[in-house]
Amino acid sequence: MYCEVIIDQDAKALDRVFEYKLPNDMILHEGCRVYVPFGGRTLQGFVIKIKDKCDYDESKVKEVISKIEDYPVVKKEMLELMAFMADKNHLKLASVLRLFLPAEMREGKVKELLVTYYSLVENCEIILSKSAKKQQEIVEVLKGGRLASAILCDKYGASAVKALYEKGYIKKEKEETKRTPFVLMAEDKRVILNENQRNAIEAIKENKTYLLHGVTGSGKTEIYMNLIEKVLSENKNAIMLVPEISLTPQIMSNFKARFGEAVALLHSGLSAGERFDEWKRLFKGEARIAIGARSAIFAPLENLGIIIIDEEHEASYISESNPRYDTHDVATFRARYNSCPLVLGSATPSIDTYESAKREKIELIELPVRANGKPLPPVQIVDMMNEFRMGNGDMFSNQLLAELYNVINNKKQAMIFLNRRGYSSFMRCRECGYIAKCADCDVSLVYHREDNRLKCHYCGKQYKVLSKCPNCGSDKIKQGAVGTEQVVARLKEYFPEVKILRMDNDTTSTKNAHQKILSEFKEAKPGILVGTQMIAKGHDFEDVILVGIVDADQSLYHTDYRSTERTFQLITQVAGRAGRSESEGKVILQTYSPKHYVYKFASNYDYKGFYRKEINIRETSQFSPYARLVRILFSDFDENYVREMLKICYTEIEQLKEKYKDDFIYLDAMKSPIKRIQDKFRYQIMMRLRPEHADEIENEAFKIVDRATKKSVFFEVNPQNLS
DNA sequence: AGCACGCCGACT
DNA sequence: GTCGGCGTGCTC
Repeated sequence: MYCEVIIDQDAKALDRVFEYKLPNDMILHEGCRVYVPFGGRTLQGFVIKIKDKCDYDESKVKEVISKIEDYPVVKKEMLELMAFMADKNHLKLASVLRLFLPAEMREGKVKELLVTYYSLVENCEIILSKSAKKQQEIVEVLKGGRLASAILCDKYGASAVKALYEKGYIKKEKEETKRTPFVLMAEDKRVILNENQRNAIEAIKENKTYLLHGVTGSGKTEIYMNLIEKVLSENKNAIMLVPEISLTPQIMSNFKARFGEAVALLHSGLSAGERFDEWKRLFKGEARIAIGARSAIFAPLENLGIIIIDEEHEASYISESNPRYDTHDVATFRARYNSCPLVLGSATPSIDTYESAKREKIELIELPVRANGKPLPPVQIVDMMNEFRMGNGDMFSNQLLAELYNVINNKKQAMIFLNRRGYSSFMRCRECGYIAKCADCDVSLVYHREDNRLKCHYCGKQYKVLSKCPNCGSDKIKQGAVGTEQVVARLKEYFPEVKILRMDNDTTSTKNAHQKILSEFKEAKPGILVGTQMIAKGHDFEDVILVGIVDADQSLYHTDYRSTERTFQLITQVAGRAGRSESEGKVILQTYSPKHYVYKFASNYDYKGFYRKEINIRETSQFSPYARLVRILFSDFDENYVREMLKICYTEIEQLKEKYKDDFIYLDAMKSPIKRIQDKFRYQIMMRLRPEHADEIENEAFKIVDRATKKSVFFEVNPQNLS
């Protein structure tokens, strides 16, 4: 017998099948990992196929050395998924396979957590010298049963334990333990479903994709729980994906309360060992529901009855670093493989998803009302240009300040939301609201500090920094982005007596920082929580009656064709934070572009209106879903080499353009906006394609690049970030 | 990726 | 003469 093996090395040159002979007495399954001789070394590999004849030069074929596990760690479905993902996203097979296994299992280090226990040896007379106090104490406690070595050594000292062991009075035993991650216990609160919820649960049953479009607070989580319950009762398993940021202890404990041990939670807070244990529980079928962020889509569950992607519009579902993939594609593959429903849930679906629903590729289910029947909080738009003209140059408008005073006087709480994305910033005129944009691409220019220039991240064109507004002539044009720190400092000046907390990437780097800030805020009355994206999700505080959005435009003028949609999503989400309380909530939205359509629709919670407007813009400006943007990034220490590669590939792709004349909207080669990162020079080819033949063109372009270069290149489709 | 093979410069 | 530089190519 022979087998096909993928060597577990992330190198382009090794990204193919190697054949090995099976030793006569070895029984192997497809999906097992093995040690194989490879060019004088011994390496790990994945068996992806077993066959009885050899397709390679028989005399050169070597034998498998040994198997790593007895069972297939990669199940059949996952082997097919590997092929699908590698092909669709132009990925290396080994790098896809690695996604399927927890880090703990790689590099041969299958670590089981073994705990050593000590117990008394039965029927053994123990004679100890009187002076051995410690040893006597140990014998006493062990009469009550075995104890872990770590505890004994810690309490009585390792030498005493060792002495007893060497005298043969106590014995060692090792046992594998599960590191079941700690989860707060909650009560399982069952709620009575309303008609919309019942209808949704009734409808979701076929081998199809469903979009569950429900306003904030429409009770989607309860629907998910009911669907999962139904699936479990049919003896099938479930995967539910949640954005990392909303994997809050509350959500986790709610699911644990309802489903108990059947739930495996996979989140970033787990140690490698805990993650491995949860993975194994799923693999063995001990746990039947996988709940986690993006990577949980690879949960080793078979016989899936449902896959749920909550907050489906979240950008974090798209892996932007290698290996790149979109969770939606993986979920679709797995749902179709298991013939089960895929549910995409969101209050603000992505434009692409909603468009699919409109074209009936996806079934649309609407939940138009909140489960508690309360209206959404009113959103007031404040024109910051007007404030500026009236002599208020502060970051807070008079309205927002007045509302803050009101909150504080009533001992209530407020959240101030800042939506700073990264460090890139745009140029804006404070007098008239003018935004510097690229003449060709209709996206905002990004200010680059290092060379004091404005750059277009789509076409690479550079502009001089403006000193006067080209629209109104004012010199009050600048790139201004406020940070959370500044906001906190300013608030402290206004309200020195009030508890002001900050939550952003800087303040939540330590393990439980998140939780600490939130519980501190819960007690702070009056109190103000200042934060980024993080505070937008899922945290419900009864006493928050005000949400302030300091500079809503920050995400709007990000150079990304999706920035408008993202702004709409953010506003809707943050606004939802104010509406949970008994008393009426309020949202103040500060902007320099009060006329922008996104604010009109967002302040009325009008998703459909926004969608209609936005989809038109996508069509006229030629972006997804009407076009596919492909960036091919070449990066290397040797600038000449990169330029050479770029030139060769570009010339060939130009020929491709001749063949598919009508399908190319745009094609160009250029330096990347950031032309050097970590000493590597970066050049890129950008192409925008009409969707009809985009797959073929993309594949052909990939082949061209793949043939031309020895090293791997970054092939990015509709990337989020174009630096 | 890593290791061997291979063809040119300064050294025990 | 040979020790070693890292360019090229191969690994079932």
